[in-house]
Amino acid sequence: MSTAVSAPRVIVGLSGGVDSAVAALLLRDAGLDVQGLFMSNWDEDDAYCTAAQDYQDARSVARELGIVLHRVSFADQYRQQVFSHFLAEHRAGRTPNPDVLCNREIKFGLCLEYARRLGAPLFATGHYARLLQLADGPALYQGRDSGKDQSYFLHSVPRARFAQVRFPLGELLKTQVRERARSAGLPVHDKPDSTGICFIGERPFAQFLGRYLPQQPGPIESSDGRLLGRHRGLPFYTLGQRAGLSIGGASGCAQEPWYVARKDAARNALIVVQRHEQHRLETQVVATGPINWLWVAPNGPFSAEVKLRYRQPAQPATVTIQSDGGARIEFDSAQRAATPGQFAVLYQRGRCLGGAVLERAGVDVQAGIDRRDGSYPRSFAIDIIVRS
RNA sequence: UGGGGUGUCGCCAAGUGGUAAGGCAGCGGGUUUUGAUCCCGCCAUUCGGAGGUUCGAAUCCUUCCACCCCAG
Repeated sequence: MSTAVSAPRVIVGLSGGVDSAVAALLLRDAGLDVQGLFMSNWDEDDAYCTAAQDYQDARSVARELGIVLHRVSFADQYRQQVFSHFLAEHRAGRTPNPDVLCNREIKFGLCLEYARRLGAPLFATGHYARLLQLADGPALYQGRDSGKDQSYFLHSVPRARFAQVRFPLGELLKTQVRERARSAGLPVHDKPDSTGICFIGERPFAQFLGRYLPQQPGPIESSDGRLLGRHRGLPFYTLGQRAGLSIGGASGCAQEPWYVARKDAARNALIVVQRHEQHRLETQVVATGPINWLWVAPNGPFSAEVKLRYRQPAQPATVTIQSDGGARIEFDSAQRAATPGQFAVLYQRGRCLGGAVLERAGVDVQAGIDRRDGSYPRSFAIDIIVRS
C-alpha cells in the first residue's frame, strides 16, 4: 500500500496457504509493489477440492496485507498441458509426477507470462527453494529447511525463467514461516500443509484414476509364477507399492508384506515380491530422457547426488550424458523401485543441476530397450537383477 | 458312502484341559505439494454345527456337516 511509485511490481502466487501468504508479506515489507494472484486450475468443486475455501483464505490474506488480489483460471490449460499427460503416462503403465509439469507449464509458464501482462517484471511463490543470480544465469538451490525443500518440483522449469522469479521463503524454516504469519496476524498461520496433487487435492487415488482409466483386471503373481490374487489394471499400481494389493498370507510363504516389483504388460500381470526379496526391485543404473539443465554441464561424466523420487535423500551417483541429451546415471549403491515416469533430479552440494524423466532402469539401460509401458523383460526379475 | 486327513479372524498360522499368539490383508491416524515407502493405532467373548464329560475345553467323547487325498 505504502510502496513508492518506483518500486518494482511483483506478482505473488497466493494459494490461500500460509507459505505464499508469508512470501507476499516478506516482499511487501521489503518495499516491493506486491499484488496477489490466485489460480484455480481444477474446476471440480467437491469435498476434496478446497479451491473455494482457499480463495476465501487468499482474499483474507490479501485484505490483511493490503494488497490487490487477482484471480485467474488455467483449468483448460491444466487439463491440456498437465492432466492429459498425467493420464497418458498412467495408461502406459508409468508413474507420472504431475506437480513437476504443473510448475513448468502452469506456475512458471502461463502464470509467469500472466504476471508480465499485469505489469510485473517479477513473479514469486511460497516454494521452499533458493535462487542465486549468477554471472551465467540463475542457480536453483535447495531450501534451507531440508525437511520442506521443494527444489525437486522445480527442476523442470527452463533456467532462463528463474531470472524473473523470487522465492522469499528459501532461507526460512517452516516453523519460522508459521511464526511470522502468526505474529503478522495472518488468519492462515495454522492452516495445515496441503498435500496431494497440486490443485486437485488429496483423494482416494485409485478411485480417482478409475474415473479416467478402464479397469483391466489381471493376475498378481510372485516372482516364481505363483498366482496370488487379481489386480484391477496395471496403471493403478506403482513400483515399490505395498498398500492396496489385498494379498493375504499364502501357505509356504514368509509372513511378510508384498511389494510391486514389475509390470508384465504383455501378460497383463503384476509381479510382486516379499520383503526378504526386495533386492529384486533394486537397480543401480537408470536412463533418463533429455535433461533440463539449470547448470552448465561438463563434457565428461561427473559426480552428483540424485533423487529418484521426492522426499528421498539424494544419492551419490555418476552421471554420463548421452548423445540424445539424456543421462545414464549409475548410483554408488542400489536404489529401490526406480520407477519410469518419475523424475531423476541432480544435485551438487545443495544446488539443483537439473533433471529429467526416468525412462528405463536396470538391465533395460544396458539393453537400450525403450519400454514406454514401464514393464521389464521377464528375465529382469528372474535372472539378471538378482544380486548378492 | 471303504480307508485316511483337515476344518481357529478376509488369507496364512500358533495353541492338545485352564479360560484364543503372531504375520499378511483391511480400516483409522501420523509423515508428505506426485499413487508411495515408513511409523503408530484398531481389528475372533470365539475356535464348522449340535450334544456330552469337567470346577473349567478350541483342545476329551458322541454325532452331524463341509472339503481334501487314496483307493473304487
